[in-house]
Amino acid sequence: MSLEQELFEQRLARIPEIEKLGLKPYGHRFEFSHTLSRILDEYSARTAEELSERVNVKVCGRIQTIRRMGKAGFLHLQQSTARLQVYIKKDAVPEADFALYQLLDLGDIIGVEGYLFRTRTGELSVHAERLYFLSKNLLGVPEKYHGLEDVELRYRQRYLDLFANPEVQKVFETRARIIGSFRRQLEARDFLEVETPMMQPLYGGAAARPFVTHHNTLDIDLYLRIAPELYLKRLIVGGLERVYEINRNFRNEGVSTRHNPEFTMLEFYQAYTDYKGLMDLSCELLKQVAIDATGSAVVNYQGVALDFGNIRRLSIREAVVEFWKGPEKPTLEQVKDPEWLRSHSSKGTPGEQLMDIFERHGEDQLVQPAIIYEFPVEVSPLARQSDDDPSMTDRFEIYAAGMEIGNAYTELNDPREQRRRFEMQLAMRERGDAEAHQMDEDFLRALSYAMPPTGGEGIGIDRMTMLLTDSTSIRDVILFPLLRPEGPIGIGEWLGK
RNA sequence: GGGCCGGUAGCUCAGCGGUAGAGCAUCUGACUUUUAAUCAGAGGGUCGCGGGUUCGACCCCCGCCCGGCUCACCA
Repeated sequence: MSLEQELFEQRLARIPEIEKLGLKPYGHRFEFSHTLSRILDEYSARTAEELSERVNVKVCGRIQTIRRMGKAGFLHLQQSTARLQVYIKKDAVPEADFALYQLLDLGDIIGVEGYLFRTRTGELSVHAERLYFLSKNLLGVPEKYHGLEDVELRYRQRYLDLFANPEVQKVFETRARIIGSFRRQLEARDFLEVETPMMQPLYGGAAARPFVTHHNTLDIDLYLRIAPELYLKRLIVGGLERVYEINRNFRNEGVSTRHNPEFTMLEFYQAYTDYKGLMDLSCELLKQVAIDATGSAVVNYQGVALDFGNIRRLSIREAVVEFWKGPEKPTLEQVKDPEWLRSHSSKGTPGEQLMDIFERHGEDQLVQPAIIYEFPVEVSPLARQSDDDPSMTDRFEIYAAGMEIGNAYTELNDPREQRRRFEMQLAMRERGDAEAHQMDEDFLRALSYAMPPTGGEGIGIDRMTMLLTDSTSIRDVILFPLLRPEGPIGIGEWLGK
């Protein structure tokens, strides 16, 4: 028998012991008077004398540590990220409660009723007068000093990660604040939150390979969406002039520290503005999100201070010139010259060549938050062409810490040009580009009813969360990142005995 | 998918071609203000899986599984 199973059975055997004390090992309501964090907030500053006026509390949580010393002892209760010490003395609690105390295991969930005091060493604690048993832990818990460090276990058993490493909870609290901040800011600007299909008969709105699924009754294949864009623009046609959606996209592509197959995007569309208007809006949104998430517009990321209150704007071509790696720094004129582009990239068209060069020479050096604008038309099938250069579009991306975190453009609303772009994409698909855009005739029909001039933008919530929580892997900001299945676990058999 | 690194007790980690180790956790005992509690004792391992080399493999070789980093693709 493995040690783990031995431990499991030892603990299972405590259940009848607990029942002998007249207690239920699982499941009933517990009316607490304070959360642990409220006690810490309100009483951490109180001295022992100030606590001599009795403060009654009834609290609950998971047992994080136990120190037994014969006829008395201590334990730490943990609730969310807060922890509070409890002192149990044989004379101060009913006999059955002290018997219960002697049966407790690390990880059990209990309630404690008593009063606050400070121990001889000065730690704020609850002097227990009653104990309540709330739920039994049957498994060994990670070591108290190091916590759970095995990355695989942390992702597979996130529940364990969350209570063994309470700072992980903070990451997800920050993530929720980030989403809340975007919502509040957009609502304040009269944007309407909407939900559009995640299962789509045609996929579009981005360059990516999709997941395919099947509806049995209709007997049709459906795609998990790669972006909500085409549906959100249909809503603009319909007169919902400011809409946004925060939800999952699914892309059937590689997994890395920056990519999870499902990830969360904010997309918003505003009629009667353009990409320049969105640049201003983006700067306002990002600055406030940083403040709401971290308390400051200047955020520490991997030892670098990223300033979301001061976002630079430069064109792709300017970025290539500025961040050129190598001796022969090009001029702006050269970067516009097709000859020069061809001699520095093996890609097919000038636009693709420029993007290729930018990705090699600019992207990873955009550490401070920056807006990079003017993207080639070939890589922007849904964006409006620039008036002064039809090979470029009115589009920008937002970069920080070398990562793309946002993408925005003046929406293409000319249905004839949109049709031409779809044809272009189909030709690319013919040439073997599996990520090229599909033709969407219903979308063309919607545009044919006239879509107002519109600016649209997408912001990657996971990547924003990485930046604002100082996380280097997207898996650290997704509660349950995709992993291969782990195989048989075997606990069902133990529980069945 | 390629390259590099890793998988040893429940957790965190040593180890090494010659009898599998430590700390925490667990169990027994002592202890009525401890705090990485302390003290005395005990139990606990398919060394990721499968082959091979060898008198002998946790260790060397091959294949596979799982994970991390990285490159490619992408956001």
